Amino acid sequence: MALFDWKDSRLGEKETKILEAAMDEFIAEGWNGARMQSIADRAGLKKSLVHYYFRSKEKLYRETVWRVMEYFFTTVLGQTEGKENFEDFLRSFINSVVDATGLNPRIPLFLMQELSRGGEVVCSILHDILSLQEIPVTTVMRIHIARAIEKGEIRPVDPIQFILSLLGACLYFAMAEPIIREIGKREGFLDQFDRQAFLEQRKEAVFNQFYYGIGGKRSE
Amino acid sequence: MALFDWKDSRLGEKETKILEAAMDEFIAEGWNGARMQSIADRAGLKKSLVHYYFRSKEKLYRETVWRVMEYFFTTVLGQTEGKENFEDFLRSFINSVVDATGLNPRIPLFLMQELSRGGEVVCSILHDILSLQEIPVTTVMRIHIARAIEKGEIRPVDPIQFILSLLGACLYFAMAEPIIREIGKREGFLDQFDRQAFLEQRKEAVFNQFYYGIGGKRSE
DNA sequence: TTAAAGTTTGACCAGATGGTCAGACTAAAT
DNA sequence: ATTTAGTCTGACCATCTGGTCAAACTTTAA
Repeated sequence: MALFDWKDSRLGEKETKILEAAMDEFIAEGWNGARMQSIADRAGLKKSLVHYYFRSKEKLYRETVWRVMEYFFTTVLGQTEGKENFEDFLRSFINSVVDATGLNPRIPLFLMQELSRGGEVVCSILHDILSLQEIPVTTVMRIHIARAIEKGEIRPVDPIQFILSLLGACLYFAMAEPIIREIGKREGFLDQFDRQAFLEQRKEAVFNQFYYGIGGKRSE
Repeated sequence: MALFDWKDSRLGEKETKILEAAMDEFIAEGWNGARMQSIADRAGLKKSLVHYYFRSKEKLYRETVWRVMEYFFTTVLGQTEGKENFEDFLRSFINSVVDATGLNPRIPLFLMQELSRGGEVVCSILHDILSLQEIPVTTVMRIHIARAIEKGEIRPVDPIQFILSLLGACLYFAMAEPIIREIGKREGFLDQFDRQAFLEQRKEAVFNQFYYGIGGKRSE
């Protein structure tokens, strides 16, 4: 039932059930839409018990955000080790992000609704997560890119700008899918839409776009 | 005070004030976070009056979503007329989207929270908007791209995939800015962050990324 | 056996929240 | 002057919501 794999051997059976229910509820409804009663129902327990194990809604929410972010920053973005050349690295990164978010669009949307609330929770948790990692994921990626530039494998680009563009391109479809489908229905593309095939095309298209560009010849 | 320019000469003074307040409230708080009392306060009117002019919260919400989407689809995405070559078209599109969302990140985030609720409202409104336009914006863009491909200006790409990547790359920073700043603070890039300058770099970087790619030579 | 600690329950609460309504007030039409 | 239609207000309401609490029940420790 859980949207992705987390697990905490330190937690008892009831706590696990509650947290699982809370994650489902928060990810589906967001902070403002989530209801403690609904979390209790999902867990098959009384509401008072939810309060007994986790003092407040806020605490459950933080636990949820923590796990979601940890999943995203390690499982999704962290699949970049061991790739020798930049092409492989890029392909593997795109596959990982498109697959994860295509499989579960609610997760990036959940993070967005949190950002829409100001993102204080997400930032404070991010702070903690980054503190825990010896070498943060983003640094790993930046080094990857810097090395490829040195080796002349790719042209010199600002790693941050590159990552921002890439991540946006990978995430956007999953988040905006309802809109895109509506337009597609209306304007005739996307007839007989095969989602899985589309995601495969998407990976290929993003790779080609970012690796080869659309047509300009480099000026140097 | 209004986040962007809309206006409806058919609406009276009070109605305009209420709708303005409602848009501010909904865009800041989302559907679940918005409060009718808060809308009334923003407008400087009694809550009963808000209900008098607009029957329900739902109706005000739909009016808000309608205007936000119309703004986004015409003002932001529609600035593509009169560009002769693809390079100009691409630059102008990127500038328009990065500027609009950089100036007001809440708007794309608002649409995302709506999508997070399932996007039924956004889709039904999108349906109406598309019905009203003689030639929908996306079609205009698709034709633009198709023509550039014919002329050999750019290599053949799937227009939909291209637009998705581009839009994602343009929107992502504005939406995820809090996260990016947190990481930047932590990992040492983005010291003494000058937002406006960064947005300018962003436009340039996105254009170069999409036009020139990152380094691969095209296989044909 | 008994005390202490941990668990579970249902009743309860204070404060929101969207929405209604009778009636007062006001301006235009007759 | 009187009717009529539109505008405005404050009181009110049913429902929901996160959270509390005393008391009952269960497990563990002494």
